[in-house]
Amino acid sequence: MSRLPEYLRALHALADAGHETVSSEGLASAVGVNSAKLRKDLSHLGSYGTRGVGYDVALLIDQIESVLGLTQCRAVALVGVGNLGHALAGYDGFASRGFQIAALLDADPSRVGEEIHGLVVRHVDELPRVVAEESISIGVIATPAPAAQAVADQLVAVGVTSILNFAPCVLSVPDGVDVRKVDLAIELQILSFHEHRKASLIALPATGGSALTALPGGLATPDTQEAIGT
Amino acid sequence: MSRLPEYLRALHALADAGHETVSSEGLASAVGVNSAKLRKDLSHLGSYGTRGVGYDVALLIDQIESVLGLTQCRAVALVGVGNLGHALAGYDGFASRGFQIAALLDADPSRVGEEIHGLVVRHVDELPRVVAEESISIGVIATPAPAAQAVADQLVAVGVTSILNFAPCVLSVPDGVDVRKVDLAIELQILSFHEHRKASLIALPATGGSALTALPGGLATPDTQEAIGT
DNA sequence: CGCGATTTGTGCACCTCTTCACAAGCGCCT
DNA sequence: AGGCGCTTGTGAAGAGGTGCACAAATCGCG
Ligand SMILES: NC(=O)c1ccc[n+]([C@@H]2O[C@H](COP(=O)([O-])OP(=O)(O)OC[C@H]3O[C@@H](n4cnc5c(N)ncnc54)[C@H](O)[C@@H]3O)[C@@H](O)[C@H]2O)c1
Ligand SMILES: NC(=O)c1ccc[n+]([C@@H]2O[C@H](COP(=O)([O-])OP(=O)(O)OC[C@H]3O[C@@H](n4cnc5c(N)ncnc54)[C@H](O)[C@@H]3O)[C@@H](O)[C@H]2O)c1
Repeated sequence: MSRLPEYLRALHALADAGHETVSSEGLASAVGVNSAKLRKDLSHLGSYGTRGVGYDVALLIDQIESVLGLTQCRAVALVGVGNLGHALAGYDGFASRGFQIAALLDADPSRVGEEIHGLVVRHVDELPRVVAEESISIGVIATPAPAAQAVADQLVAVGVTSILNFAPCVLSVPDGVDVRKVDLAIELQILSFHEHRKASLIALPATGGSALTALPGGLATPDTQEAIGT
Repeated sequence: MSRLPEYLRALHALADAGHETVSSEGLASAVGVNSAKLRKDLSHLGSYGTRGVGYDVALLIDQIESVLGLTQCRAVALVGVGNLGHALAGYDGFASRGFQIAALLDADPSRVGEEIHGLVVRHVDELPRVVAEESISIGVIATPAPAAQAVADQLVAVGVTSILNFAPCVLSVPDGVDVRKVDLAIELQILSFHEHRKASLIALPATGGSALTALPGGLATPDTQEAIGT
């Protein structure tokens, strides 16, 4: 499940706070999910809880990290060291969660050779050698959208089977390759939609607004952290 | 639906390419979804397609933008102008999709006054005035995690009801306030999970691996762009 | 040693979302 | 004008996720 990383983060926070065990209720409220859902999720990994007590925080962390394959530190290659790439290269939140940015690549010759946070930017044509040398397991694309598909093809060609894409476009990759995308404009548009809906509901409480704002069940937008009330 | 922004992006691309109409099949393949799903989504906005022909691209763009509340350009306030904040402030992909970064705010006095892409960084204490002056409708949090909750509270206090959070933590906000979060480490961990699973399946094709790697139905992780094969 | 309080693990019902399949509608060609 | 092919819109079936409610299990305490 895609919720495991969130549980993991909450568990680390609890461990730092000194807790040895957590109840499903406690962990669930920390993550913001239903406790039954959390128990069902955890039960899929095996029975690592103790009835009457709760879950051992340290043990659960180990188990989840084992499931997620975080027992080994994974090396990621970042392609496209522009505006966003610089920020990502300097982000310390990766290393602390089991990921190491092992290579920076760019196509712009004027950027190649630049040193960023201890890493030297290399040319994207060196991808085959870099992937082999650093045993890269994940590729991150932070190039402009028109270049993203070509970069993805290059990554796939050298054996990378997991890609995180920041460019606002859909990538087509062969079966067996996993792509996740992060599109900030989409996030903002979803917020805009809810904002628009809230405004309509206030403005037209009687009429109910247009067909668009009165969609069935209130238009569930998953992944949202907190649903809007009423 | 949270898919509308993706349709919108594909439609803009089609419009730029000179297409006047699209079939549900064509648009669906461009976005990477089932055509029946797309038709059902669009039918919820009303009947804007012509049988035997398809959908009018320009009309559909207008309709979706209207639903998403993008007819007006929305002003967003960015709080936390650090590593990530700088990248976001310089991102031109917001303006082109109906959003204008109208204010930059930070708590660090040494950052206040700095000019970034034509905007001057102001102190976070000026939030009430800034929100009123610029009629902010969305707040973006790019501060370290420990400060995120306080910033969220401040945003809510001055009437912001939509928040995009980049800090790796859960925010608690009152009902009626919408929070979406972007956590890159979670994205990487989900990729790591699939990577781990692929490796296990190759290494242990007979035994089927541990209970973790053999979860029912193959552990759906929604939001993924392309499922892994077999 | 037994009992009650507490918490996990799970069967079950519900509900949403997805996908198939097809009738209805539209335009084009003859 | 009529038929034919193509595409939309939608009913129905299927799948999957969610939450309730409760039995099973464990600990602490008398
Ligand atoms: N800046 C942001 O905050 C932000 C936010 C969300 C999404 N994005 C997206 O992330 C991507 C990058 O944004 P940015 O602001 O960093 O752009 P940018 O123009 O600043 O940087 C792009 C970099 O990619 C490099 N590049 C171009 N083609 C390449 C290729 N074929 N191979 C390797 N490198 C190549 C360029 O040399 C440049 O250094 C864009 O798709 C953008 O839409 C950016
Ligand atoms: N840098 C990245 O690529 C990246 C990627 C993913 C997530 N994030 C997350 O985004 C957040 C910011 O990351 P960063 O690398 O930009 O950190 P940073 O330390 O470079 O910047 C944080 C900024 O927030 C400001 N700030 C601190 N407290 C504040 C407050 N109470 N009010 C207003 N401003 C305040 C600081 O002055 C600083 O300028 C972090 O939570 C980080 O985990 C960053």
